[in-house]
Amino acid sequence: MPYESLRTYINHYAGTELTDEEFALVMEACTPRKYRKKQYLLQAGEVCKYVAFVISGAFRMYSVDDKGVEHILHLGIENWWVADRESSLMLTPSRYNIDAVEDSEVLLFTSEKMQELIATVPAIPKMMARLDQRNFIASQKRIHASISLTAEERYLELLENNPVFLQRFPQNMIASYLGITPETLSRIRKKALQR
Amino acid sequence: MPYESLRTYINHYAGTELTDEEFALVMEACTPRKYRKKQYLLQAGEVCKYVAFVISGAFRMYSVDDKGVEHILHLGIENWWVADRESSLMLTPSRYNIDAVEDSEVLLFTSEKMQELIATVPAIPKMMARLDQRNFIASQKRIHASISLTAEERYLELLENNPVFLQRFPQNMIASYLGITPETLSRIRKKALQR
DNA sequence: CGCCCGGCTTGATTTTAATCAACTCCTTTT
DNA sequence: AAAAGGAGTTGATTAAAATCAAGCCGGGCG
Repeated sequence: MPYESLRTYINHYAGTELTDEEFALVMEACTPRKYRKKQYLLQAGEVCKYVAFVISGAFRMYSVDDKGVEHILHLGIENWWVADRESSLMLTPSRYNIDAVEDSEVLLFTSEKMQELIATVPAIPKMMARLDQRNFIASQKRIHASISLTAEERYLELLENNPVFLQRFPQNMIASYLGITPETLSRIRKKALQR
Repeated sequence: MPYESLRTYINHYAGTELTDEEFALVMEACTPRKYRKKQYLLQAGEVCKYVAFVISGAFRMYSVDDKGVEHILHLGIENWWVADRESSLMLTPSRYNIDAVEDSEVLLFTSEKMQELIATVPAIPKMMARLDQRNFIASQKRIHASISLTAEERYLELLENNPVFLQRFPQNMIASYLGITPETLSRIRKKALQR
């Protein structure tokens, strides 16, 4: 039952219970889809048309610089939302790619359907406000880390706050997410183990 | 008329016009206050009780590491909101200080009064949702810069996106905001001028 | 089954930015 | 008016992380 995890998720973040009628509206608003490993959900240059709720699997969102190096901005697994919100809000071409890191299942919402839900199902804006708060806090932490901590300290903070990521994503992606090279991360981990 | 700029601000971000009755509710909910240069609005260790709307002046929010070095997380001037949202949401002691960089005037809202306004004045949650979106985008840009750009590129991006800050805040604070030392910023600017 | 590729490690070297230190202007204080 | 402190610059040195390069698995594919 792929939709059940979304229902639980909404109830949790809205702090209320969806009625069956409301939940029916939510189900109608989205379409399930599968992504194979390495398949793109969004490619740089496109406008981001969907918000994806991850049922199973894992995604990353990243930019590619002029040297061809990838920089991972976000990672997402089950029960995460994945999208380039800037692009979908502003209707501008995205600078980012989003692709599946594992074979995955998602529920896709177009921006229009999402707007409809916000207007018709009270739990949805409640959930959104809650998610925005969480996101604000998480972003603030990440910015704080990036301006005040060393590479090693940032790794240890990730180990502390998001150990799941370390299990789910290969090390070179973790390095990219932390803003360091794979070599540096490898050395940091070696050092950390020696204690 | 200090309150007028807030009214304009709310109308702008909510995309609607406050009635005089609604605006009266907003005015009742806050108290005006002045801060002298260097005066604290929040000190690390306290729970953040107020959200401040800046009428005039400038503020910074920063942490101090174990070596005594300050790291500036946010800068704010007229028509910016200033607070440690993490602390005020979670009711946890803040890790940050907020102080006035210039003599300033603000309107202070307690979290409770703000909650009341959200419930009673429809424009307020609209404004908040809009601000959260903008904030999301701004945070994403800053994180992107911090993991994929060099110190010089980050400076140039700030020059591009927030030239106001460069005029309003001393160079050492700009450096701290960018996550570099004042010496490095000085050298970057010298290099940039030579073209 | 063997081959090949991608992910990880390790070492040597270079680059970037931090650190330490001295000096110059200003502005503020007394 | 003199003194003191703060902000910015510049130079020399050190430290951190990137880059370049080589080699080592281990899993997937032909």
